[in-house]
Amino acid sequence: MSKILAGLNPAQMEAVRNANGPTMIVAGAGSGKTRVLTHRIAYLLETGVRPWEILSLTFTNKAAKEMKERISKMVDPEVAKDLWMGTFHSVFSRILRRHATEIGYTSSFTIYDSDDSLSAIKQVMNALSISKDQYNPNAVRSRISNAKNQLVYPDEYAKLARDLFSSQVARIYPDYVRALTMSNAMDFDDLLLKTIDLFDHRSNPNNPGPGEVLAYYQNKFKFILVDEYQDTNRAQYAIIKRLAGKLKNLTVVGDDAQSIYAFRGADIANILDFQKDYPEAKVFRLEQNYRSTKNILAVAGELIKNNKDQIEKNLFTENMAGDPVRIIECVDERDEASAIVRMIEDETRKEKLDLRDFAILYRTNAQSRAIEDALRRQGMAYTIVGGTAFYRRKEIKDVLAYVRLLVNSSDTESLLRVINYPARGIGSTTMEHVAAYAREHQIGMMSALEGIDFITGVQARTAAKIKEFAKLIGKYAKLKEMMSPSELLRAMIDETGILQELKLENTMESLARRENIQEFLSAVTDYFHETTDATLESFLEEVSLVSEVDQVDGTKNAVTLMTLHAAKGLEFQVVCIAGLEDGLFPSQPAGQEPRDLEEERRLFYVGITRAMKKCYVFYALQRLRFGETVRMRPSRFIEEIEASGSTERITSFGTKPKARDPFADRANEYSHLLAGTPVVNGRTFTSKRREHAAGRGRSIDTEFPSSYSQIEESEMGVRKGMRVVHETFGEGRVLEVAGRGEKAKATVEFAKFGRKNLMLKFANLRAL
DNA sequence: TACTGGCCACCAAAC
DNA sequence: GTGGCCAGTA
Repeated sequence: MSKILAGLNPAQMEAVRNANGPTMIVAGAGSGKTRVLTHRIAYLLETGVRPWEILSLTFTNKAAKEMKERISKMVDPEVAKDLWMGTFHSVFSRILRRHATEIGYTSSFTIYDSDDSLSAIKQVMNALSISKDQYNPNAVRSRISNAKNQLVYPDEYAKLARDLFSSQVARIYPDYVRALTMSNAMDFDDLLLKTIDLFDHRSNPNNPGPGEVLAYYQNKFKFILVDEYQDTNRAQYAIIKRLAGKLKNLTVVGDDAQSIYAFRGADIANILDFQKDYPEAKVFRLEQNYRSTKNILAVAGELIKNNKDQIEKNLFTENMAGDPVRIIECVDERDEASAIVRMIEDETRKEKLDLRDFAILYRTNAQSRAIEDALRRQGMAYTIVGGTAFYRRKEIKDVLAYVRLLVNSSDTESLLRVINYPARGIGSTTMEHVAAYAREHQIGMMSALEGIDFITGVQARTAAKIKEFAKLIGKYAKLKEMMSPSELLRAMIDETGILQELKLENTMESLARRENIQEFLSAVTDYFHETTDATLESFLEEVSLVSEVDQVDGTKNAVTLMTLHAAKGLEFQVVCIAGLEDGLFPSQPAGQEPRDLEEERRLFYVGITRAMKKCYVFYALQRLRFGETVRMRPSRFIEEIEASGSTERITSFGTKPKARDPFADRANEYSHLLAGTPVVNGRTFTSKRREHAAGRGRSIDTEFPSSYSQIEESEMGVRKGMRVVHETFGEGRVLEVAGRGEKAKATVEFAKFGRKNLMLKFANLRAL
């Protein structure tokens, strides 16, 4: 026990020992809140509470894993294993699977991600003849998602609908719900909403009896701890309220100043009103910051002062003063990017820091591009959180769709995704007929396929193809019981011919996809080796619920790039925050409502307080947005932090504009190619655009040139009629040259590969 | 049915 | 500058 309490400051120790009954721990940034949580749980275990009686909800799975590890060091690791610890979504999907039949599902329900939801919504809109041009499907999706997070069910939504858009959503919402039920699928919001349905025995045909399930979990979970409570939404709040309703051993930990998810329904009132909900609640405050320097904290504090809605607290630190927070003015986003890179170089040299000690944070994912370019140019290793996460890549989603179909044959989204991939001659017209038939008979798509012979408008030849497909899925669904999961997947992927097809396509693009699928298959193998009681179902579940931050690999020595949102809960020696410009940060739509502006400010606050030793803030005077150069004004937040007196402004840090020598410019742009390829997580050097194009078989290009001199030669040297050689396509003759500079293209007739349209920038042609 | 070029909207953050 | 959708064509 002494081991558990040792090293805690008085406030922390208080909280660890006395958090019985409803308790709120107001924990400022860097005040050791994870420490309190882990020690609290260890303390409970040590006093005889059984691990499965403790439910601890975290914001990411990674946080849960790290907490478990820390607890394992204080108590018997075998005991720590049995703790219920994870995100709301993962914990409650686990519970929902146990009780699936009680709410009209089977335990192997699929979890739809937002792409799946969107596509389901589009189909519903199609069926209802609601125009996608008039009503943006994405907006519809987010309306429905918000409704679910607010516990507004379709009937109620319809009553509340006033304007035209809402009334259309009111038509779509119930059908969308039905479509998901029919597919034995839940979206992210359902994982919370259906939990409430389960507890409230709402619309559940097989309910064992009112309140039974809830009572079971109320008694089971003797202690409930919720981290990042400021970012819980109404649905999460409702779940907690029910679960803790009986024993009231509820500890919530949070910092209102770090609430940054209002846009997805998080309700800051949950933390502000905690004492109203539980008048007997104890409140502990953790106000000593152990992470940052005095200057960093002063800047953050000065900033957050501008927000009105706050729980009063006084964050302080005994750390040294450190450097001022440096504010750097740049010419444009490229200048900003190179200023960041130069700073990192400088700091690594001066302070003997590793690349992993640096984070670059930005408001929007789109900003990463220019920064990535600069990092690559410099040959500086980086990892990027988010962007195109591995499991959201097209080829991976394709393979996953097959797996999902094996587990849940009702899964319509997966069915539609793969029924004609690889191409089997089952086109959209056919599937329209099938969908209509399914709607008419109130059955799922897969069941409709079984009756394919009865569906009018489908040709016999197509029907045969469909039967073949159904047979394939049926075969592996049966084999599922007999083979090891990874063997099964390999065999199935093999039989579909996806890999062969990608091999035959033989572009950089298709080969990269092929490699990704191979990588996926080894990930599957690893998973089944490492995980006890692993099933395909559990694998899919894990894959569906990984968050982007979960995928950060801390062992790699590389600069981390991510959005400010993703940075929550992390810390770095040096933090750079880019793009502090009006309209970008705070972002444009936020400018209007004061409430939104306050959330933007909290987001900046979160960013600054990630920094341990140094914090740099960047803004550019102009920036490329929507493909257009726009003048930008420094963010109002710049002035706000300058009022702290703990900042330092540096102008003209970067190079001066722009009497551009196009040649020098180009040299700069490609110089990274001389330096070899750095470690890049997630993204290879293929841009999304090219992926898109190549995915549709449009493009063409394959290789980046391997040195600048070759660029020069190919761009300046290629003429009509010339004989050239290409690394992949071999020898050919130039038929046409069009465009200039960056955009120059050539049509080349290759002896072995026929006519190709090549971007000279990438094609790396050599004259013969 | 598959593929392509062109047009248009878009870009705020994510489980 | 990117990604999605659609209509025209092979």
